[in-house]
Amino acid sequence: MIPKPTDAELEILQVLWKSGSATVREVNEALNKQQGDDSIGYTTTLKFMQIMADKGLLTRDESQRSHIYSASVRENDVQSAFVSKMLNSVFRGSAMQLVVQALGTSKPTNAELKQIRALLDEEIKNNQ
Amino acid sequence: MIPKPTDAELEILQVLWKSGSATVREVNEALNKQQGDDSIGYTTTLKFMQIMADKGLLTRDESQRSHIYSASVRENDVQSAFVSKMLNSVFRGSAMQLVVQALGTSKPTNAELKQIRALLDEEIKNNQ
DNA sequence: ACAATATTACGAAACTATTCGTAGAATGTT
DNA sequence: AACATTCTACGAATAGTTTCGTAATATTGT
Repeated sequence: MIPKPTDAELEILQVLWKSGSATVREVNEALNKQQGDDSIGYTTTLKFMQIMADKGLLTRDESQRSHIYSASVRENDVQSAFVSKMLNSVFRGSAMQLVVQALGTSKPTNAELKQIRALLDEEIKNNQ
Repeated sequence: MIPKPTDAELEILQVLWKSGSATVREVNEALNKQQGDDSIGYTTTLKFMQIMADKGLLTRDESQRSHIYSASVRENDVQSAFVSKMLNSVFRGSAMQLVVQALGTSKPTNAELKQIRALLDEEIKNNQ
C-alpha cells in the first residue's frame, strides 16, 4: 500500500520524477528555485527525504557520501490515488463532476479539449 | 478567502450540502450510518462543527437549544478550490492529465462519457 | 420538584506535519 | 597536519488535526 504523500512530500516527488534521481542538495536547490519567497532550509529538505525513505516513498543509494535519492512510487500511481480519494471526499464519487470542474478551473486550449475528446471517443468505442 | 476544509470537515460538509441544515446529532448519526466500523463520538462531531463555525465554514441558528447548522460555503466553490490545488500539486498544472486519471480511475458508463463529450463540444464551440 | 437525559462549552491528550538547530563524521583545501 | 566545508543523524519546537472526557446548563419524564 502506497502511503499518501503530504504536500511537502509531493513537491520533493515532483523534483525527483522530473530528474530521475538527485542528492538532497540538488532537490533543495530545485525547491528554492521555483519558490523564491521563503526559502527552505537544507536540513528541512534532508529530514523530509529521510522520512520519505523510511515510509517507502523514496529509495536511496548510500554508496557515496552524498546519498542519491530517487522516487520509489510512480507518478501515475500517486495521481490515481489522489484522484480516487478526491472523488470520494469532494465529489461524492461522480467522475463527471470532477471533469467538469477540471475543465472549468483551468482554461484548456481548444487543442487540448480536442485531445480529450479523442480520448473520450476511444473510451466510448471500447465500452461498446 | 475560503479556508480549506480538512478531511473530517469535508465529511460534515457533505452531510449538510445534502440535507441543507441539521443539528449536531443528525450530522453525527449520518456520519456513523455510512461508516459503521469505528463510530464517531457525539462530542467529536460537536467540536468539529463548533470549529467550523468559527472558521466560517458553517453558520448556526442558536435560537433553539439544539443549534441548527448549515454550510456557509458552496459545494461548487470547495470543489473548485480542491481541483486547482491538486492541479498544481499533483498534475503539474495539466488539466488533461487530471481528466485522463479521472476517467481511468472511475469507470464511467457510456451515457456519462457521452455527457462529458457533449460538454466538451460546447466548450470547444465557445472557444472559437 | 426530582431524576434522568440531552446539549453545549471547555480543555486537553494523542497524533501528524513542518521546520530547523546542533553534533559528529567525512571530505576537501592550504 | 590543521582548518574549513559538506553531509548525515538526531532531537526538538511549533502548528494543525482528530478525538473525547468532564462540567455546566437546559429540557423532559415521573
